[in-house]
Amino acid sequence: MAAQILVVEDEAAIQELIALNVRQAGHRPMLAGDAEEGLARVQQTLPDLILLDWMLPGMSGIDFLRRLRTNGRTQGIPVIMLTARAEEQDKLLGLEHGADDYITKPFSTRELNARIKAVLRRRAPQMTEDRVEFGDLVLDPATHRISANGVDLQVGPTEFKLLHFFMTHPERVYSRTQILDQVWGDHVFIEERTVDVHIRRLRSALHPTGHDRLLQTVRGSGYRFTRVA
Amino acid sequence: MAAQILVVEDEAAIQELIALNVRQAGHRPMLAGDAEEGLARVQQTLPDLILLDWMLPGMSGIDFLRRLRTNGRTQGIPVIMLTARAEEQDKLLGLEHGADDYITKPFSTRELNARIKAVLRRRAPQMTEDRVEFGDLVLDPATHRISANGVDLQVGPTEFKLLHFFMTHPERVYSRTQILDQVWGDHVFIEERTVDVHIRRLRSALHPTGHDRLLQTVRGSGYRFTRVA
DNA sequence: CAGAGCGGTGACGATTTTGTGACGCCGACG
DNA sequence: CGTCGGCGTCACAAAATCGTCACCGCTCTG
Repeated sequence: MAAQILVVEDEAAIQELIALNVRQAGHRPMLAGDAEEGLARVQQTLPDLILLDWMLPGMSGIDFLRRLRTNGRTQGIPVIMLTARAEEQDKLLGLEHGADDYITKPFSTRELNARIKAVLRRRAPQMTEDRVEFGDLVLDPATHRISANGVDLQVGPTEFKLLHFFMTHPERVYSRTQILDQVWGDHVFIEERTVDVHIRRLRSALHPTGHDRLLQTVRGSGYRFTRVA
Repeated sequence: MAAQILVVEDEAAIQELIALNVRQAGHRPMLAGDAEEGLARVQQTLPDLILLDWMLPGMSGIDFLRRLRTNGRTQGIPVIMLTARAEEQDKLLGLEHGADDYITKPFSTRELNARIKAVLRRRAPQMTEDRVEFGDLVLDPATHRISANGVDLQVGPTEFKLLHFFMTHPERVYSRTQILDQVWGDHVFIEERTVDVHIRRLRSALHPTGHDRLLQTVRGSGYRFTRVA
């Protein structure tokens, strides 16, 4: 996992509490005391997830969310909002404005971690440490290993990330550009055709066990990972 | 593609360079030497994208951006800012103020084009990815698959688009010209009879499962996709 | 029944897209 | 300081797809 998580929360005590939890769950927290600072930090380091307190001094949570969704680079970042129990209708408002989930304060450590994990799993599965497995092809991010039919496969770091992405996003076509954004990162500048080359390297690694069939070319569109044959 | 792009840049040499590149990438550049002129042109023709130099004589890039975001008509226009490598914190400032991306000078032709493409793509309305389904004929744009009776069909990109069009516009006759406009795109210059050929290719792909019956010829008018037999 | 008009069909060359092997660069490591 | 593995690019090969055409058969008309 090791997701970068931005915490936008004005109460120092809660901020610390959350940061501690996040860190213990293996993520990297980043703190902001208000919405403005939050937006600044978002631009600075494009976090993988944002924990957003709904009641903030100055710019409110909803305004924060609006601004976040407006900007092209940040519009896809998942957000979990933190609300007080009394703010029931705000909850709805938040979800309508593109929040991914919410937690009502006070919340337990366990609940927080569960939500984080759930949202990451849904929105950015390749960020999680979950084992992915299709038939006898198994990829384990924790140990950074791939095995097919019980045999370990040898692939480079890039091919690993590529396969991880595809296995967590099966049955869907991705263009070379999308793949570059997702696997290589946002602001990198690389030839599109480089994707082809890595696809090929990955295929040849998968070939001995026949799993290269799962990585299909969709002419004119991109590539697709399929679970069947 | 073919976007109207406003270039706000005071150095004539760079301005020309950018304009040239933009034009070669198939867009229409529009030039402004300073922020004031830029704002005027923005109001004049509402460009699809703005390339904004950060260091400008007179009104600065940030003021330009602020004014741009204030006006309702212009606040949605994506902006890519051009900064010198030394102006790291300006980069952040710009992003906070609603710039969509940045490029540090000096930049390569290819990088410029890549950034432009990326930003435009993010703003562009996504083609609907909803599954279309008639009985046991299913077309899924996300997967880029067509299946009939559960069996995958193999068709080329054009046939795919053609079928997608017909399935989303059933029970209606379209002339060859209309089909060309809708499926191939506006203003392409292609023989009308070419449509026939693709219809035929699509039919023969659909034939094994009998779904070719759904694609009917309307003599003297064009073609129609019908949901019944 | 002949002719005209229209759509179906198979073939073909051109073009576009993808696969592939090789190369040079660079940072990690010894 | 040299080696090595991995990465990004390129140029070329292979493959798939595209747009056109010529020809055919059918249908409608008069």
